[in-house]
Amino acid sequence: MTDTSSGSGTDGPAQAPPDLHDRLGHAIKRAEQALIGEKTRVLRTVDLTVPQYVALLVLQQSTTGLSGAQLARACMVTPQTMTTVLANLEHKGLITRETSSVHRKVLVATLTRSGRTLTRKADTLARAVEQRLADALDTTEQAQLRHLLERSTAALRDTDPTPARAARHPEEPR
Amino acid sequence: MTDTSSGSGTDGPAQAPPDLHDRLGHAIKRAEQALIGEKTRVLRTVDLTVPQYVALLVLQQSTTGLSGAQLARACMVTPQTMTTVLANLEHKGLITRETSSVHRKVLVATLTRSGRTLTRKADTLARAVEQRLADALDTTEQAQLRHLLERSTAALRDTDPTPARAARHPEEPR
DNA sequence: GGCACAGTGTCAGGCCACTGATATAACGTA
DNA sequence: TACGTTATATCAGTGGCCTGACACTGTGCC
Repeated sequence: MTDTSSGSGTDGPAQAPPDLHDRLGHAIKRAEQALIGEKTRVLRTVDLTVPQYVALLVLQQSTTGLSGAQLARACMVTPQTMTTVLANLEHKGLITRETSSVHRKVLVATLTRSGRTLTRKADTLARAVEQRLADALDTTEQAQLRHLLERSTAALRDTDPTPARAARHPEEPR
Repeated sequence: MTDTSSGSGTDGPAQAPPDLHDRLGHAIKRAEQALIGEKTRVLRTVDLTVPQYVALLVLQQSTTGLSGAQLARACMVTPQTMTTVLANLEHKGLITRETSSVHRKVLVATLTRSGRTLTRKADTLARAVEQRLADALDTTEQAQLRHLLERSTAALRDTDPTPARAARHPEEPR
């Protein structure tokens, strides 16, 4: 598979994979896919999906508990998506949700005892994957990669013709 | 709330939780998310999803048409996923599927006339997004980024304890 | 008081992606 | 011929993610 050494020696865009493998975005996609694939694989041993793990991790780093909307912003997904993730976590007994004392509409999620334990175990597994990535590059290269990725992200976001992005990620109520 | 009062003088985004934004994998994830988000946005103007566009693009680059399994491998998804994508494309009249002359079980997908037209239009839009990414980096940086990403991808894949990956992506029959 | 507005939570519908299981077609070999 | 293997296609189920729509709470403004 991936017959990258397609015939002619010129490194230019020959014609075998004319347009797909030479696009920079494709390299990003493959790296992300490899990363999420590995995390999915190791997290399956503790019966967690990646989004579930991320939500638990954010919750663990909060002392007071978080609302669904706050979690959605932290995990960079829509509130509707977070609703389903939280429903699955609650069904497993890893979190509880109680109405806020200041906001009768708001449901504050907090980790249960077993949720806290499982989160620590899952984080160990996920960190190991992240470590494999870090081990492949020295510190200079890591900084370089991070810098290039951040500039790429900014380039894709900044040419935003519609200022509607604020609506999708409203700021904290404060 | 986000005021973690992290008084440390680091100029980084102070509101970041201690363990999430400093992971290298998170930078990859955000770049991929920005990329796919932009592509999704521009492709919506031609009523296509990103996976649909990718399948069409691969099909366009093939002269003879491709089977569902071949498309699945090229797009790096499972055959089951490709089945649903192809069903949606066929329903829109962008492709046709006919039983292969050499393999009565195989359904060969080919672009229709309108499918070919729409693919060209969609590719123009998608290329523009990719171009914004390329414009943000000079050629040296592009090569650097690609190289670092490829090494990252390899690092995540190579420590594969089970040689079962071959089963998920069997080689071409040829 | 009445009313718009922002923030929150949820349902409905649709697409994508995976695992697991089933059915069929062609090819190999005994 | 019978059998197993390989490759294919598809169904069923789960989960995540999105858009669109709706309902409710709280605040501020008139």
